[in-house]
Amino acid sequence: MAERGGRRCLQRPHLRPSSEHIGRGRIQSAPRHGSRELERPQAHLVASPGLRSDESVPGSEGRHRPAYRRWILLRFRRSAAVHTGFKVLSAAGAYWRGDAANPMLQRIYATSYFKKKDLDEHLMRLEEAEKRDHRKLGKALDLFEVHEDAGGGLVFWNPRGAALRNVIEQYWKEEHKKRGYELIYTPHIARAELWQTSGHFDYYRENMYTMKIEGQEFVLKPMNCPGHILVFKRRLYSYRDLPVRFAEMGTVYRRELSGTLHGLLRVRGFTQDDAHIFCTPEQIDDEVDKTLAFAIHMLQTLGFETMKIELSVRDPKQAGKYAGSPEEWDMAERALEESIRRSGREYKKMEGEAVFYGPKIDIKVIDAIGRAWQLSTVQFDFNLPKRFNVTYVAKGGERRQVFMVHRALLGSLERFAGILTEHYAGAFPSWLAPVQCLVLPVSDGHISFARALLARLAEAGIRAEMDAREEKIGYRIRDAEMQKIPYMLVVGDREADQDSVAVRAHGKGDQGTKTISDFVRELVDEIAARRYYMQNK
RNA sequence: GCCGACGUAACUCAGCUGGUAGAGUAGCUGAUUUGUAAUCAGCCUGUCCUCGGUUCAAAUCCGGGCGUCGGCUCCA
Repeated sequence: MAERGGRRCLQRPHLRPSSEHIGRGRIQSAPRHGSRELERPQAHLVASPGLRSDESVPGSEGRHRPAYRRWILLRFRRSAAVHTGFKVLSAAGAYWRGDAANPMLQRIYATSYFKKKDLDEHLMRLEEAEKRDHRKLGKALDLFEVHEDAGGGLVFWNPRGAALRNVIEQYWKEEHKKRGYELIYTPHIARAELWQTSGHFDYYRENMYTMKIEGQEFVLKPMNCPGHILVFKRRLYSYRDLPVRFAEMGTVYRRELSGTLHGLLRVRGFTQDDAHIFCTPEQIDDEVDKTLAFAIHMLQTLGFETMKIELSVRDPKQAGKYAGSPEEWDMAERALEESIRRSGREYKKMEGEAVFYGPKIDIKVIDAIGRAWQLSTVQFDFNLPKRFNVTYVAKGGERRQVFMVHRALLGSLERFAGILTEHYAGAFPSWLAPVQCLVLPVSDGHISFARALLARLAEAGIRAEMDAREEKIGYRIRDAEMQKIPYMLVVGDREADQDSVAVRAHGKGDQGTKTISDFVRELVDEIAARRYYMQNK
């Protein structure tokens, strides 16, 4: 068996919309896939005119192959003959046959449809995706950014982005405590020995930041698992104590290739909403059920209605490459599959897609414009418990190895915030919005009333601000609309007289006047219920 | 990391084939006291990413670096 060490504790979830979906300006290659959530282009064209027509394709020495370029022209002619809507989208380098060892060709991305109208629709979708780009919105709404001075892939959360993150973290912690998780913190650096034990130091080294201090080597953690294992091993647990569930918003650092960095979606430092469950074999069914239900609940609350579930299992043809015994794998795969069945949800079984240390369930959500993003992952690990000798005392008094499950629900906070921003196009539901209410005094004379209102809102736990600039109300409303603040409260003479507010909801316009106490009560309810204020937008 | 494009004011961007820079927004000042998506006027802002080369002269041309973007690869 090829020992590969703890190559990945918790795999990074998918970073971009999966290839079959239409991403931002990203049209995938040939129409290999069937129809998906979105209407598909009638044909996609990928041409790589990197070679002259009299050259043969690299790597094909000895076998005569038609010139690549000719192939393209053929394909082009065939498709252009029947398609009226045709547009070249972009050009980029691509490795021949997708292998970095091969030479790079130029690839031209284009798309075409039978009807011009369909092409226009498709282009509109691309435009819509661009408008939602979290990098643009992140800047426009002052949420987060990446500073050139600090380096690529390192995220700065500005006050408003931090407010959003805070809400998510608070909610997350609350839910975890409710479900029997214990919250822990583990350090960001640790001695290289720890990572040698876990196997990462040998097999994941090129992705780790290391440093030497007083002759000792340290590693900036690329994962949280070894830390959680140390916490578990600080004492002896009996089977009566299990399951033990440790959760941590664990910030990790990984050396990703510079060319792969992408806004918040692919970064070098990120915070996983990580947890590890240590349990007995008898408990795995229950634990998987709970974890799956937990993940689905949290994703739905955060606004993702539809999701796809994937179950990754062993490749039966390569039984030797896996850590853990066949019996353990049988038990884990069965537990995962039956748990999904019990949930009544559809799933796709991916044979051979399991990582070497254990089978897993991945959950992808579909966002507001139909793109799929992988968020949650639930993975068994048969490798680390062995390497660290993680055991508990069983009924008969003997030591037995624990079953260990890694899981992340949101993946990483950075990436999740990016996806959430795109999903809501920056118009977050009131419970998540960094600023929930903006108070707008009609003129200077109403500022003191507005201040008192602000105080009442703050007292009710509402994140509210005031815009008392000497600008016309229309100007300030426009500003607030562009900032996508859920509620704007206009206060002038009428409101001051009646202790009321004129409510305007983002994207919905004037909602009429309410007494302050009614408004506060309704908004507090809405926030507590984590309701969308814009269900169908 | 690889292929390609790009890097100009706080932001978004213009600046053709070389003659040391401009618009809108933001900011500041003044006037306006405003009732549901932009009130008016004035003012300020630059290592044109960086280092080097070509040239009488470089934001502009060439090369190295850094960064960003689109892909590839990676994440699997």
